[in-house]
Amino acid sequence: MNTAVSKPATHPAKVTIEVVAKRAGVSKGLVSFALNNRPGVAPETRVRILQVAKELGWKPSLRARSLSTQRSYALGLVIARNPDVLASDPFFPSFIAGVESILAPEGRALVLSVVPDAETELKTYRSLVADGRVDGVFLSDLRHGDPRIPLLAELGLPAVTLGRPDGASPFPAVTVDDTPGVIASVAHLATLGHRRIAHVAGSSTLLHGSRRRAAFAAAVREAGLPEGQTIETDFSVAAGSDATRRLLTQETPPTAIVYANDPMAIAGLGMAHELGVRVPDELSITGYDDIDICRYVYPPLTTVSAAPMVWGRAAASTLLALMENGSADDVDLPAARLVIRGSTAPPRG
Amino acid sequence: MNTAVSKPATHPAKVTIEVVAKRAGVSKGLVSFALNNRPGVAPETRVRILQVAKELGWKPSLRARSLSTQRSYALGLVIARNPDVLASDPFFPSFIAGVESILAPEGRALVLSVVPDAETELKTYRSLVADGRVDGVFLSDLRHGDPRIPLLAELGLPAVTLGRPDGASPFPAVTVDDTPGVIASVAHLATLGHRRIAHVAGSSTLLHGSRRRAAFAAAVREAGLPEGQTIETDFSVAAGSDATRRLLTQETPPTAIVYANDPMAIAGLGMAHELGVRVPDELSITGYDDIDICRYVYPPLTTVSAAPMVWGRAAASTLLALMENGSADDVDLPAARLVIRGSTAPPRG
DNA sequence: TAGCCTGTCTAAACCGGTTCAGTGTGGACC
DNA sequence: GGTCCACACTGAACCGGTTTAGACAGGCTA
Repeated sequence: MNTAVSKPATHPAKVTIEVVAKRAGVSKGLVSFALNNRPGVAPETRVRILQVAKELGWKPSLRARSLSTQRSYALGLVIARNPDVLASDPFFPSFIAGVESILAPEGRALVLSVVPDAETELKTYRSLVADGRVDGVFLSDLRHGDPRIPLLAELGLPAVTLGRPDGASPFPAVTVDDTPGVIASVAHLATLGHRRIAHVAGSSTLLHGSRRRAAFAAAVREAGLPEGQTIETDFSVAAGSDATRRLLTQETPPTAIVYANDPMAIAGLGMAHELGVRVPDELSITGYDDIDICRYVYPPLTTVSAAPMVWGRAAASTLLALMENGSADDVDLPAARLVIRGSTAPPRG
Repeated sequence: MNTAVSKPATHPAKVTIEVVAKRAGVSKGLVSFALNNRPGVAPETRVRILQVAKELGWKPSLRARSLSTQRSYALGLVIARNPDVLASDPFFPSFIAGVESILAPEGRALVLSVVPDAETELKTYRSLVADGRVDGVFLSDLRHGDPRIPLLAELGLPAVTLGRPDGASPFPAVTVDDTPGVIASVAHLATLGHRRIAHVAGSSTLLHGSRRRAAFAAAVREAGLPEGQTIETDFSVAAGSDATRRLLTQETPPTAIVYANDPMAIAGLGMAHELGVRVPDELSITGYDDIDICRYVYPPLTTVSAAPMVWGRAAASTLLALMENGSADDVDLPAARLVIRGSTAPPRG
């Protein structure tokens, strides 16, 4: 008996490179060549193959291609943060939106990992590589002597650092210099007449945390002011609030506070209100990031505007270029700049 | 600086299933069986194979496995939002942290896409499926008659909806009911003595936007109050601020405003300050989400606490169960509950 | 006319797993 | 002692691409 098995009519038989080749009357290999714009295919044959491929609606299987090329066509981002801090930080959503705007048209995907601590973070990089999930990664939140750099170098995984690391690095850096913004904040306050300016800093294990802190100290010296009081935090709003209370309940409190990020500045604003300290009359406040909400608190926040989406785009482009060419140049984006709003004013007589 | 990636100097000969098989003196197939806990392997053989695999440090290649099993061992999340709104919304970072806490131990990855509009969103789902990037997806920000549901059903991609969709859906829903929180907000305000309560709603094209709005209307009726004024927004802080101005500059402004999310409520707080309307003395305010910063603005915000991390965990578990068993039950998480803080008080006599 | 490229194309190996038909062995049963 | 079966295991096909060695035709040179 001849068994005529009827296919389940629903699925129109998967189109593979084999099918395209047969239909175009050539071999698999040639279809592959034509698709990848490789030399050695007669022009009219190439056209015919691509025409057939189009007719059949063939898209090469990413999985099969991955296996033979040993690449995944995806990039990775690992974020090691306390979920609370992460949630109030608007940097990553914007950064990711920027990254996506570059990756999507290239047919690449972004693999995201959010991990609780630095140890898990290293493990995550290891397994991303071991599983071949990604062809390259973004390195954010650089730390002093960042262990991720040697690790990735050892693993041979292309990477781009967000900002310049403090040690040697084989990877291109895409940088938004945050120093000028902090310096401008202090200069702005000094010009207004403030002499006791304090700083609520981020974590000094993070490079940008300590860099902003150093910039603050330098700017205060530069302005010929007495050394500014600095309190280190973990970037969380809770810590920002606490630090503000400590600063304002001293005998001679500062007349201005420079915060290392906007959420802490907003929390500081709240604490000032609570303590009956009027902003900006009795206390001037500056933030960092220029998140959307800064414009709408009262008084609107003077802050430093970075451009995380642009940063994301530049980082993605650089990483793709690195993977394509084996090398890529560092990119220096326009420095973050001060945006003056209502939360800063001359100190009260 | 121009940086090139240097490959790791030592290539310790890649360990494949072939190598393990040879070393253990069995065939590839048997190694595969042993690894996947399939029956038909003698107990001591299984032990020996696993032992050898461990010695050699063999990890099966995800890529090869993907090709033969036609699965990617990754899940997808597509977020269609204006980057500004996304940045100020703390939901996703927390949600993702929750999702990751389930996926990571399972060796699954999360593929994230951030797209600008609903049209691109559908295309993105199509290409995630076409490329076989993911085995399942999370559906957030449900809309009325959401086109993603039939699309994904047609594509045969497993999915989990965050909340119950309004139409028929073949997918399990993981829900945090937001209605009780809104009702509790209104009831709380009514109990305090407010009679003119307004609502700054989110986009009514989003299911949760219109559901919160309906809950608000119902609660106002329930409390025997005159119909509350409602202004629809796009969830952005700018819109929240504008809406607040419109409400407060009327002849008889409301004495309380219920906001559909926290960022808008905080912007509303700012606007009230700007207009010289004291909170909570002259105006009570409630938010929704209980983001970290609520506690630290002044006055601290009365809001509704959802638990996005828990939600993420539940959604991830459900999606994995769905993929494993072919079906999964709906999950109803504890309803979001009202957290009373300083931004609500009896209306000024 | 032979010899040698050059350009086009094919066949087959390869990536590294999974899966399935089938082989061989030993014990239970009759 | 022969039959049957369960179990353990092998070999090869398969997933769907990429890549390489080599076949073949035609034009050019010597």
